[in-house]
Amino acid sequence: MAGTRGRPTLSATEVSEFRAKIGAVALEIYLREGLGAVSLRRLSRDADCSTATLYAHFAGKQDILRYLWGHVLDDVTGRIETGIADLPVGERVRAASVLFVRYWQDNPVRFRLVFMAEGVSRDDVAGFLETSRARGYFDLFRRLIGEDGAVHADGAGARADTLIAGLIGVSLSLVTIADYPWPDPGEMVDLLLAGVMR
Amino acid sequence: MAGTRGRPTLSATEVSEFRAKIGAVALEIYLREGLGAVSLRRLSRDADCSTATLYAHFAGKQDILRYLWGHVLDDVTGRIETGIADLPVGERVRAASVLFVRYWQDNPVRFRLVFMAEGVSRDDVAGFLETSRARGYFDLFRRLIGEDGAVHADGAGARADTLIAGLIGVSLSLVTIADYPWPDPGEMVDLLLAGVMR
DNA sequence: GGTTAATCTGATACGTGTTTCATATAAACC
DNA sequence: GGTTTATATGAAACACGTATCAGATTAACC
Repeated sequence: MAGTRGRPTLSATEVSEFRAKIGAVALEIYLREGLGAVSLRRLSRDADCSTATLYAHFAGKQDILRYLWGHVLDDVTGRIETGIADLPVGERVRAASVLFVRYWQDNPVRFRLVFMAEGVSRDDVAGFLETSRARGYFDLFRRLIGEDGAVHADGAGARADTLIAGLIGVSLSLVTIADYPWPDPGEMVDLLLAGVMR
Repeated sequence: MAGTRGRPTLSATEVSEFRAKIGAVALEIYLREGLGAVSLRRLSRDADCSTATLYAHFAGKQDILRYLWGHVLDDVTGRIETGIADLPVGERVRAASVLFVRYWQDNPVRFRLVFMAEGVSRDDVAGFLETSRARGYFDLFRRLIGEDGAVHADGAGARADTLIAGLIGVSLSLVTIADYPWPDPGEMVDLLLAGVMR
């Protein structure tokens, strides 16, 4: 190696540790005071660093909010896993779907955080999807559909993806157009499942 | 009536005319320079009024952006109507669904404007749904499903609502998670329709 | 300690949505 | 004209996301 004079570049782990620390602070503020309280100035205050430093380590606010996504996705995936654990195989897909919709219906702020974040670019989400967490519920539904005898396992991928997209749409509709006389969520889930499960 | 001294209150039509004028200005800026250019200060400049006046007539920015929603919803509904006009009845629902998804896929900024606006409260949308425009595509899909012989007309409402919610979900997924290897949009539409059309 | 290079900092700046308020303007009446 | 009342205005303030940048700090080497 050539001369290594001067302060060394931050190691990959140092960088990711800083990012994780900021993410943890953001999560704490978010859980305690809501999304509106999470600002870069507040973050830099609570984390004892300057906003300029935040911009040195993150592309922007959205880049920080991804840590909140991870927490929420872990939460919803965990609740679904727990909720269907004791059910017979044949009832799991429907139960998981209902739990999914209900979770967002009960936590509209989280739905907006994950699915309606404004500044989220395609690259943001692309990088985020690398995370195992983010793929969690994709895999969950794919596995559930695959193990359900009523459907040929080959098409489980496309069916799971379509089901998830449909469930997101139902959730979005219930959350954002809350005063429209939507059918019962269970009925909508059944209509989606009727198509996805052959 | 008691004495009517002093400047009279603005009539309902005067109020709605002012709101419509502001909405038109917002639409012009939006179409010409994009959503990012629509700010209240800019709006007040172009419309020759103060921002304080804007706040006297609108609850906030979102209240103004509803005029943009109207334009976009008119546009997508019109394109669908045109696109399916010459098709046999039996093919209309699928064609309309595909056109719906493709419209948002081709106009992601508009999708975000209509479905992912952040500050939209329940009351905002409630008031907006009174507009005939907003109900346009709800009615459109309900009519299409109703006239499709394959389905009993009684359940057309719930089926149309579920189809719309599902299509919104598919569109949102394609728009926001653009790098995920989603199935072909047509395939997802078919899976949704398989359930909704019995 | 001195040198060197990466990092962090504090300050400053711009435009934004939102709110407030004293003041000006406008439109009716007498 | 004068009076009265609703509306409009301009300015200021606040916190926000974002950006820039000269200077301070830090951590390695010699």
